[in-house]
Amino acid sequence: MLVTPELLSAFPSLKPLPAQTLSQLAQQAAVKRFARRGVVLSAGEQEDAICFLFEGRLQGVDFTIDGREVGLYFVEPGDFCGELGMFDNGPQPEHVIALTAAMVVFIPLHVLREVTLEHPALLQALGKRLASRVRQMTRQRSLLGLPNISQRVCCQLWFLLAGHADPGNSPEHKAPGPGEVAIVNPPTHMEIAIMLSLSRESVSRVFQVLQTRKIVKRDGPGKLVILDTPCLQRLAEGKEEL
Amino acid sequence: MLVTPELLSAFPSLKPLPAQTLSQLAQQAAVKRFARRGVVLSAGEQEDAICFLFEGRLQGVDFTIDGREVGLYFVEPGDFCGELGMFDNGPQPEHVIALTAAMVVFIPLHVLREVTLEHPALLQALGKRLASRVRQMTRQRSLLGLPNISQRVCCQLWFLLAGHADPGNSPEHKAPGPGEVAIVNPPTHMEIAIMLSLSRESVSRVFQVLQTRKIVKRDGPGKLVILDTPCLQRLAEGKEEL
DNA sequence: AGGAATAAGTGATCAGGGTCACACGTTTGC
DNA sequence: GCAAACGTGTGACCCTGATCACTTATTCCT
Repeated sequence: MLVTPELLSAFPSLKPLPAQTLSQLAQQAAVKRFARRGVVLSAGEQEDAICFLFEGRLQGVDFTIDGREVGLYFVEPGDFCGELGMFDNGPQPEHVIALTAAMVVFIPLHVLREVTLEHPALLQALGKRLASRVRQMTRQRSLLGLPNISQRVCCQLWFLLAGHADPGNSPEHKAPGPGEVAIVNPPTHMEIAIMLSLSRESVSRVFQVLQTRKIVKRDGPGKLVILDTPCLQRLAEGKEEL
Repeated sequence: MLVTPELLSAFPSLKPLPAQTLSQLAQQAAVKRFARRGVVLSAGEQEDAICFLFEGRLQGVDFTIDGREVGLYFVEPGDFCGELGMFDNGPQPEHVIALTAAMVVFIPLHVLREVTLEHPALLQALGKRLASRVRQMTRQRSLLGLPNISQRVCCQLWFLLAGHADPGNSPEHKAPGPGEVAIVNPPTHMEIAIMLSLSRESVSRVFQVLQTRKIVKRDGPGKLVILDTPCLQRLAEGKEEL
């Protein structure tokens, strides 16, 4: 499928580039569609392109040496992944898989490198993304240190809610209705368990308590309503036991 | 204390810069000494400088919401920290403290920004550092997913040994004698425990087994000799139970 | 529409590892 | 030089959360 400059300008990090540069990029870019669970990037591979996500939802995952899956981060439309190679030519550290059917634009690294020579702003944008990755990983890391399971889960919910998960990203996560807030497309219990190194059952049980205590509520699939935000915060901060 | 261009050229990432630029940087740089346990950078602060470590050893640490310490990474002489602000002007995500008495050169962000305009290579170097941070954090993250404690510890030792901990950094960690390898200045049991979200006692017990099984050996303080590297690797990869 | 995969809820069991309580040697700092 | 702080070694206890084994919605195919 053909990539148009207009398509590329849908991406915030590319939008500032002049039209001419965009069409240059477009010529060398390729669109690829992935089914749910499709592998967009493989860990260990010397990837030669950055992936810009047009639609769908991706997740960076890793596997521990013993084969367990570990969720790392999400990629939402308009965002990109696989940018590490731009800086050190190293291999992709983690897998990126499609959580839903997805449409991804691949732009080869060498083309982008050329562009950064004339437009350092692009390099700056990539760096900014990296910085936000580091921030997010630091936060996520500190979550894993929490000794208390329910606190871990509540903290994770809190991050998802506050959009803490990736600043400047996923504004769709915030859907502040009149007084109440919601997480759209919340991760499944399994996905949360994986992110927090817990068992699916444990997450399920925590959610059970949260629901009976009217702190959160499911609103159909794809929407989790937070009824008592302050309480969730207190739980996340360990000021209150579940 | 005065900073000389010669001092700055001791840092690999600054060395490529022309002498004139270095003296410009030197004029605006400041040297600061820290005692053991001194706080070099504070989390949450809007730091306005990058810290280049001249001598000593630093560690990035975080604290979980409930106040437990979490070890993140080490900074060895010649390396730097606090580079996140260069990209997004955000606050420092984690504390950096001195593990030993240390001497640190502070170069203000705005000065470095000026320099990057003329020397994008510096930006590239900073980006490379960030990329390596992301890689290291990814690896460390995957460690935390390991359900087995001894495997976690062995994996961590393996990382420390292989210099995996930070590519291009800490060459001092590798001291490949004839046939046997050693980790110099190994983290204390407590520090390892903190890095792996374990209790100090558990780490101690794993080490006990490793020592009685002649896989590692202490050689005075500040040196841990790995006697059976292949075995350690097998343990780290879960191919063998402890 | 109907069967298959996927997600979620729940109880029983049990072992791994955290916590507490010490002892002991070695640095460090005054 | 001595006390305090630190790093380490070990046992006993017990609690939390993983695991297993199901059942019960949902959602997805075709």
